[in-house]
Amino acid sequence: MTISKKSASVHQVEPDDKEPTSVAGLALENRLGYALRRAQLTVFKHFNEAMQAYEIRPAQFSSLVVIEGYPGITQTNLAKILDIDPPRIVSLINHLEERGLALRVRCKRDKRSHGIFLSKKGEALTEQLKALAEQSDIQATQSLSEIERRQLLSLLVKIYAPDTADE
Amino acid sequence: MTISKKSASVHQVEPDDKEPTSVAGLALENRLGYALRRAQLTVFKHFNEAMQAYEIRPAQFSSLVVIEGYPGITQTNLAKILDIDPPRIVSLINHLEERGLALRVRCKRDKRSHGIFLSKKGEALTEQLKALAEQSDIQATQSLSEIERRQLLSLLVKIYAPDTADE
DNA sequence: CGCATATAGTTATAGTTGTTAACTAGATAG
DNA sequence: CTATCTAGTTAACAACTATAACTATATGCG
Repeated sequence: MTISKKSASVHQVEPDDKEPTSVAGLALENRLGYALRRAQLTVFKHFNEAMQAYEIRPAQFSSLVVIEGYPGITQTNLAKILDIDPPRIVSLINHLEERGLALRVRCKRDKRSHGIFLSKKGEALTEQLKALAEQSDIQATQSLSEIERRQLLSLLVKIYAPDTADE
Repeated sequence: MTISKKSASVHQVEPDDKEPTSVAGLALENRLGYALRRAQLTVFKHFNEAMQAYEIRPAQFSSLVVIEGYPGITQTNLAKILDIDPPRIVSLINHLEERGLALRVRCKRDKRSHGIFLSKKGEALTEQLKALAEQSDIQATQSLSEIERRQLLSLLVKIYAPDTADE
């Protein structure tokens, strides 16, 4: 294997002279996937700190909000909406049920499926968490104006759900 | 545990009547963290498909690009730039080294550290992959105009690297 | 009816990733 | 020369992802 002299001359020849600390100037800076991942990690870090006291993880929060909006939703539909695999839903709902936040109700018409509902406790918590999550979003994006934040949101929706993005 | 009648009346009382398929209208639709994650998954899916033939994962691609830009960079600095933990870097570089794409060179001044360089083969591949990644970005964001794509990128950089975002 | 097929939920399993602690070799400060 | 620090590594473990297979129920059709 031969070391490339060409690339070696781009910035430095001896190892570790410049102590680079960012991807500024690299091709990576223009990659959407990279930027999305880094931004997501940043926002999630804030979110997790905010939710730490409640021991709620991102997927659990999403589930609570969807169940709140569609009480009685089946696990299959919840999986479809959140785009996660059915097996993940099982342990997710188990956990919420163990904590007394949600419960399964066997559906009379189709005894294979369960409707999922929030308990009073789950509903109260969800209300609290939604407010917390909004604050967390704002804290994580201090460098953005409210307008930019809305712009960003609308661009992201266009990517992951181009059909439902408002036209 | 009591089922909340209030939330149960928001959309439906019986399980699974409406077969909801999106988060439209829910609080989730306005959560940046959720939107970022979903958008990231969408873009990564395209990326992984594009890279499948080369068996390159996102973190490997990022590493290749950074090493190309900073030949001789130490593993510690690579870890800092990409914000991943040092132990992850080890297996990452091991893999690149096994495939003959990169190599460690023991630094003479500090024999603890290694400078990492691309091989000719690694450099050639990186050039190819950068072009592929750009195409993949565009494919994954068909619903965005070129201007929107640039807007998005700039907003994301402001979030994960507010210091380096152009002022 | 009775058979074949499909679906909801679950369980088990394995591969991947992320995190932490601890170890080794070499560097550095007093 | 000793104590402390740092780069890299290894190992252990939790978390997440993806897949396959199983159970119970439902549905379509001859």
